[in-house]
Amino acid sequence: MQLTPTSYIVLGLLSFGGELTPYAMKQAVELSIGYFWSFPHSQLYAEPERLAKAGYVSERREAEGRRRRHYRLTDRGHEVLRQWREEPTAELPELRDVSLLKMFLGADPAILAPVQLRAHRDRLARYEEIWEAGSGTDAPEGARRALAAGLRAEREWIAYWEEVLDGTDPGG
Amino acid sequence: MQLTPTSYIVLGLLSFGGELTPYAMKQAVELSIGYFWSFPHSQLYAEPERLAKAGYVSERREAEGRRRRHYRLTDRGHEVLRQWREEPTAELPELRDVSLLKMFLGADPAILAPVQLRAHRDRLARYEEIWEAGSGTDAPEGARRALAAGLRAEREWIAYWEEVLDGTDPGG
DNA sequence: GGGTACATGTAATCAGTTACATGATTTA
DNA sequence: TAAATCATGTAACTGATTACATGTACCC
Repeated sequence: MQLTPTSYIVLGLLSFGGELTPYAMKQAVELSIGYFWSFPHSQLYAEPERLAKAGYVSERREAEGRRRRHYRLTDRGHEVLRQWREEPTAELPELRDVSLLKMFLGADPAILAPVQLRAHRDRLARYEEIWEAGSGTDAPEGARRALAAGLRAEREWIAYWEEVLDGTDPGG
Repeated sequence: MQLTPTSYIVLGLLSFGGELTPYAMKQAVELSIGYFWSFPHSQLYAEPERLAKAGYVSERREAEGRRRRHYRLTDRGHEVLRQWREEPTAELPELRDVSLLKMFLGADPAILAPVQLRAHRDRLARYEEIWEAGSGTDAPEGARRALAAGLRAEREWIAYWEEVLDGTDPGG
């Protein structure tokens, strides 16, 4: 079995949470990872099952009522997670921006920019709220640093689309 | 049939190129779109086939030798491409950065940052070369603007990882 | 004339997405 | 108590990735 980023997200959440149901993972993702790496919640039902089959997590199913499944890291699971975390990667992210794609393929930037500006400004505002709310608390370092990257990225996109809009050469 | 970004990439390339083989598309992607939106070349064989079935492109196959397939936009193809290009989107890109994910899930930033810095600096250098090479030429506006976004993003990532590395609070 | 890189494609698999579905809880 | 929303999941599909495969041209 090939472990994907989704796999490590599940393993990582379990390393924090002890024992989690898919629904609990879904909530955790929505509040954090989902901002920079999203996927449908159905993955959080399928992926732990695969991981269980491969021995990286164990499953406990409620005998009554909802019969929810609870997952927990096995030793092997801890081990692969640790290894993955310790290994740096030279892999670079891609922009994968639909508006950029449209522009590349000939769309009029003056039509794209205002809509993108609006959306990026909204998201920036949300990130700033979260940042404020997390200040002074004991939120995990990693989460805070990831949010910082999000803040930077949003500010940068706003500056970019502003320049595209008013015709300044956005490169150089 | 649902048209995906990959579909529009094919349609868009054909709108520039007139008539193209999958291999020609592959080369075009590698030199441009691939920098910010990549996918395996096998898609460039599968996708035009789907588009042909749906009537957005026409196929002409060589009778002899390599029997290559050549694709060309139909009127319907032109039409959907035009509509997609004219419609702005509020959809926002995600960072989807593996290193960020590792950091979020507990990795040591001091281990991640140097490797990422190296990779981002290399890529920035390449983008700067391309930017220079394209200066003063009649390269399409859209491509140039997309490259500008790439330059900005690389510079931003470099600043980010530098700050993560020397312990400056990277947000705020 | 043997290797190596480019050119060109196909097949199989699977992760990820979309769509659907139902029970429980809150709210108006 | 009706309606909405949250909680919790399953099933089917398919786009995307991985792996494989062969032909052609160039170069040492």
